[in-house]
Amino acid sequence: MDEHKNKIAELVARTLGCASTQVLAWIETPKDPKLGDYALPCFLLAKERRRSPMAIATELAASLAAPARDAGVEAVRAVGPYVNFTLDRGAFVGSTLTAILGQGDAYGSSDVGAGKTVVVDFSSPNIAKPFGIHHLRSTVIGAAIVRLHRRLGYRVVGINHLGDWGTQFGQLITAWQRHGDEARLDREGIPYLLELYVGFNQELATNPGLRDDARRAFAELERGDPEARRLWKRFRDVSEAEFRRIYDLLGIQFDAFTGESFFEDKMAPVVAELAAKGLLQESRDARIVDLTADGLGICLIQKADDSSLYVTRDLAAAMYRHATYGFTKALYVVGGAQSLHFQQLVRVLELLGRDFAKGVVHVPFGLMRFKDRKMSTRSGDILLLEDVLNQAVARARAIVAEKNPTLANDEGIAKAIGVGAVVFNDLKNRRVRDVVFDWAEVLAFEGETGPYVQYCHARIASVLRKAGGKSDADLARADFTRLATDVERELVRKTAEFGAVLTRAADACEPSFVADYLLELGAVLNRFYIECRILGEEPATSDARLALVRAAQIVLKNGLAVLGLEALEEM
RNA sequence: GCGCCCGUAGCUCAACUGGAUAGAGCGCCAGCCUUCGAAGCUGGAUGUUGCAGGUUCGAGUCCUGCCGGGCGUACCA
Repeated sequence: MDEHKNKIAELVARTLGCASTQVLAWIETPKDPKLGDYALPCFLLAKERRRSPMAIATELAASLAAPARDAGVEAVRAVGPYVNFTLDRGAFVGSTLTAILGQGDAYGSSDVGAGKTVVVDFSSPNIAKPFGIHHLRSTVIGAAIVRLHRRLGYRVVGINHLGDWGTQFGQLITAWQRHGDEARLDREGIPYLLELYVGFNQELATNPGLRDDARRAFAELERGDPEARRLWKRFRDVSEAEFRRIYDLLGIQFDAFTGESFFEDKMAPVVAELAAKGLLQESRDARIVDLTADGLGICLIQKADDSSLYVTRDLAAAMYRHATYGFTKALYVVGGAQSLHFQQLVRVLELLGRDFAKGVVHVPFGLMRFKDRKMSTRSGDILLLEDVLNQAVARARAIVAEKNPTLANDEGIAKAIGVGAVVFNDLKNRRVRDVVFDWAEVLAFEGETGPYVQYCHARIASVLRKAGGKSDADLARADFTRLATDVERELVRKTAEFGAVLTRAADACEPSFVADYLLELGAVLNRFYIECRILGEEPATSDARLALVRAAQIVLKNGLAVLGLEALEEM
């Protein structure tokens, strides 16, 4: 696809006498596929040459006609102020489909990121708190961003920056010292920890002094008090077991599980450096960096009791990661509510003279809430991700049993569908949008959903099975001139866009571009079935169409893989 | 108060760096399974793109102001 675009840009540049890179930037895809495969709007040229864009388009089309034909362009037409290019059917269809069939799982990959390292900080749930549905966002968006960059050749380090340090542990330890029950912790795990945490916050209303107790407890923990450490370790172990279970269900791995506590002994040098460089100020008994001149307020580095804060740990973490991985980009997939924090983080790194600061990027996303209220761990008003996933799987199980009762491995399939529905639903909208949790939406398997895309894939698998297992190499030899209808052409064009979609999605850290694309591909595919029959046609036509749907299937599978959904053979 | 994000069909959302007639899904109505999977498809209705200015050949997209919602604004993360 891109090679065709390049070729056209060169052609136009030559007749125009300007740089082809500039022309390349002008070229776009017409809204209506009937208009052509590429379009060159002539408005900018019109301005430059002080002539009407229509006249320029007409003239350009005329002078391009002959050279274009030699370059595999079937038609060059001026339509109003646009010059539209229609690629030679055989050449375009052939090169696209053979590329897909030849590359298979690798189709859509590239090496633009070769030699560059990206670290992605994502998921990062808080220890001792349950994995709520609102954690889904960072987890699945981050995982998709990781896969996206890997496909583009970047070396990627996915990091789970577990929230295993901080004042909340002081609160938990305080609550434990008052009401702790060893046996219940063994038996119940995180829900019991949550109960303690919620209970603590309730008690706070009538006993405000507890807040200081909690701060003291955290300060003790940070000083290495053995009993505090032992409890902390206990809570962490209990939590991690549960998190692993959920990550397994989602099929997500991390390259590093270094939580905040990992940086416990790496913060002192940071504070020392801040002081040495004269950035640290004493204010209200605490240590701060004053960023008011930058419009970023006060950045609190150390509390009055000397204990650390979020930003202190993130400073140490950023430095450690740069030293360890030498990243070109460090992405933080964290809710938009923390954007001031990351602005402060970057600014302080700059003030410390770290030139990698410009590669530190916050990838924010909107928060998830209930229709009428916020989700709040503190009050216990949350939905467990595991419960939501289980509900979705249960529903998938029921539907599979109803629609396809003879299916083998129905449990594995139900899991893939249920989890896929939940994940896709979170990824299909642009990150920044707030999400109102809605059961009906999460449990939907029709329309713009994960199962819809999985269905498209399974349906192709079914056709291919009936065709009797032709290899991709066989299919690649089909006579592609048989693909003559508009839908077939549109389908080819759609599959050819995949690589560009991945690049755009990675650049913008926007997995929704991929989800959106898969839905569009599915829509074209379903229209194709209505208009074209695959099996039982003339053998040459049949083979060409098999090659086409097989190519579409490869793209669907690769796209689903980026999003973390399983491509199913049957469902 | 100040800062950031969002505002598009009844609902949930698209619209690539400003470009051709603002598109999908859900829901509603009417159709399509004796031919490759109906988790599907076809047709129908719904828009002052929050409001008002501005820039431009051209604005949902950029700028200014206002309105509405969300979030943040030093000892939480």
